[in-house]
Amino acid sequence: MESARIFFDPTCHTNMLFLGNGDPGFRGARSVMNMEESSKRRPFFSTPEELYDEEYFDEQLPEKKRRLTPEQVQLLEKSFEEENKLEPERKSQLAKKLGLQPRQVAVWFQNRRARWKNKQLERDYDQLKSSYDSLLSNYDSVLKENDKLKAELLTLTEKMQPKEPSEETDQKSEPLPTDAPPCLQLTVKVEDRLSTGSDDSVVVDDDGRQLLDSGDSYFPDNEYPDCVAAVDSIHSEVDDGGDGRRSYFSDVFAAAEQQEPIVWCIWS
DNA sequence: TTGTGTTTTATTGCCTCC
DNA sequence: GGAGGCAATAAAACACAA
Repeated sequence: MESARIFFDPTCHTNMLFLGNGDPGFRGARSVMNMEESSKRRPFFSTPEELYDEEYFDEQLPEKKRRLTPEQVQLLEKSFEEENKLEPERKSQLAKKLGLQPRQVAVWFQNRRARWKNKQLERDYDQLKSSYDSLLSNYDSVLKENDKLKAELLTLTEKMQPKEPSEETDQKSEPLPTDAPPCLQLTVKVEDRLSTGSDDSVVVDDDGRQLLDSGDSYFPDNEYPDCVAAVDSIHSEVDDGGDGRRSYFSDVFAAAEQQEPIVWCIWS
């Protein structure tokens, strides 16, 4: 058997009707009715019996919603800022203070949490999009730098070719001597590597460090287990902090020029 | 004034926890 | 099993352009 109760909302100066188990704040309350208009025309009901005796009970349907006053919202917002979850004691205190039903306070917090979550999702999306745009821009720079280096290497290689035509053919067919200068070996290696394959993708891991190839290393370590080198020295133009035109391979070239020991890998 | 989109209040159903 | 949380949704209230 369902019961009904009417209570006075002092903040809205309206009478509210709850149909339910007797507690307007209970979970199963099925309807809330604003009786502002009707209360002007008839006396205030205080008991379910009086209510059900009214022959015009049905006339006040459909029920209306009443918005909270700015003062109520302000206090609720302040409370939400302190703690977005509502323990029963605080709920009762707030309800009493605001002249609302505890259920209304609970509903307000629930809806407020949902709104906060949506905003948070929007913020997260904006942040991710910003990161993505930044990475994309960086990636484009890498591609341009790559093309530039390729052209540069090609020019340098051509300049290093012997001038006699007979020797030129010999150079093409024979591999470089093992005691060739490191800078020459490096030129060949880097050029070959730069021109292999069509996927110029740059992979970046969680830490923002650029990973080469699909794994953590650019080098095909299963084929050349002894030739795997860390690639931490590769920089992006963004985090470089330098002049912004630093080559990604500048560390390697510098090492070669200084005759520092480096790992040599020859691609076939 | 009216149509339409947005915000707010409230309900319902499902899930988890104690 | 009851209490409380959340997602989805309804519907009233509100804002605003045409």
